[in-house]
Amino acid sequence: MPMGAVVKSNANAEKTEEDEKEDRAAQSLLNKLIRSNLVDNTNQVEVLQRDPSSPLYSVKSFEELRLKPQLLQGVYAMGFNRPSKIQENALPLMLAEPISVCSPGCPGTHSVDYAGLELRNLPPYASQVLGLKACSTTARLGSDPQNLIAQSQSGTGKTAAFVLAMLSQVEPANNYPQCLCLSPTYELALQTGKVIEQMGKFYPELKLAYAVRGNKLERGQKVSEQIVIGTPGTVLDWCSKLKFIDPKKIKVFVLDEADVMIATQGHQDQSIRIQRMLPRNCQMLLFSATFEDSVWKFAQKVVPDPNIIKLKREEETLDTIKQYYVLCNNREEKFQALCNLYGAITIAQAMVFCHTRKTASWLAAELSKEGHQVALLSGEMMVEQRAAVIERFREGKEKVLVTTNVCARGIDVEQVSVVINFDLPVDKDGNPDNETYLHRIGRTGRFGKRGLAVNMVDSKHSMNILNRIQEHFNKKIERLDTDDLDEIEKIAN
DNA sequence: AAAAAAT
Repeated sequence: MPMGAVVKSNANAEKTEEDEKEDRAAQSLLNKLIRSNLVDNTNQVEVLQRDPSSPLYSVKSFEELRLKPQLLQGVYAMGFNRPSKIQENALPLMLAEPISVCSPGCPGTHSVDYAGLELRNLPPYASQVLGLKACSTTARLGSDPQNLIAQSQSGTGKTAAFVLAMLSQVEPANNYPQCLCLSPTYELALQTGKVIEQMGKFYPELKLAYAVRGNKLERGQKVSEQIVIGTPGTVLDWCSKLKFIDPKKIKVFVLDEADVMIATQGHQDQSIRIQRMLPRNCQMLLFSATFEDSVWKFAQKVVPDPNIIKLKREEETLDTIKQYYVLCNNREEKFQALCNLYGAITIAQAMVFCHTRKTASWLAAELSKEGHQVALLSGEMMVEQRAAVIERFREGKEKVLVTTNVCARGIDVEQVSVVINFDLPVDKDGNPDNETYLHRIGRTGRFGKRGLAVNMVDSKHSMNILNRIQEHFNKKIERLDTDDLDEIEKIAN
């Protein structure tokens, strides 16, 4: 009998003409369905598959993913109605169920009843596309989970995408960590943790552990929570010398803001050491808004056989953010300009970025002296204090947050409509840091809302840096005169 | 330079 031949109720029957006709009908219906679901590549999404021969498809609804009911309930509870652009493409590639359908040579019966028509000899993905249960007797198509490297702008639903992937694989009945997510900062770990908790709240037994600084466990204790979110240092300790987590039991590993996590200057050592402890068949998911070329190459080296999804350039983000610069001669003038802007920016909420912790704390103190209420957040503060500050900012009790690059990435506060670069972002060599610039101003204009970015320039050198940033994004940054009240009126409107 | 850290 040829491979993938039709097997009806009597397994050894010859293939009749009628059977073949039915096969063709099934195949053509299926092709139609697959085509209608194909990714629109003319749009801004670029998908590179691990297995280019398998059909590429996207989902237009969460229902098509055949999530567990508790999980779908969580998705709805969060107010998500339909997948975002990145989710349309990423979810089918990541989720456990949709890819485990019959393989072509599978000896089982690949027939399903669909709209009164018995479809047989179905190719892989068939049951996913048709929204039906996979044949119970089928072999699985490839036993390893699909790895993914995904790049898309901030505010496009990356977090929800990987949270869904983790929750769809977790087995709440097993009381040990199965999913591990790394974040670059304490604040982001807390924020992402909240999403996990909300989306997973309909799994009664599901628990989440925070592997972050200050979270201490008894010696010899084991983490019983099924999902762990944390920062690299603590997670590494928990996995290695403290042995709170058995890394060999991790099924899904997520690197959020993956470009910083694997960049040489970033948390590379720790992230890679953790990754090496994971089992070979662990699913690896890398998410970030930006991937600089060298980082991108490195990512593809670390992740075996990845699917790759890229959302086209960042223009879209920058379109909704109006960018200005203010010309000053020194730090004091920048401070004055910021004071002039204070009234306008506090209509909603604002984030003010400084290059160092020292400048940040100086600036916060000076603003307070002037009678302007501001909050300060930087890495030198105690974690408890940091948690309290970000909470107050989230609740809107603080209108202005003076901070460092600790908040440059991922922090999502909806009311933030202004980002001020008190110091322009530069790397350790003093060159413009375009990635960080994009991430910083990406704190505003989230989910299609409009935003405003104001850059403070205080020297020829910083003007030069700003010009290079402007060139890089090929987007005009206009001059703003903060002594001119009409001008300020204009931006505040 | 910032962040991560039971160093």
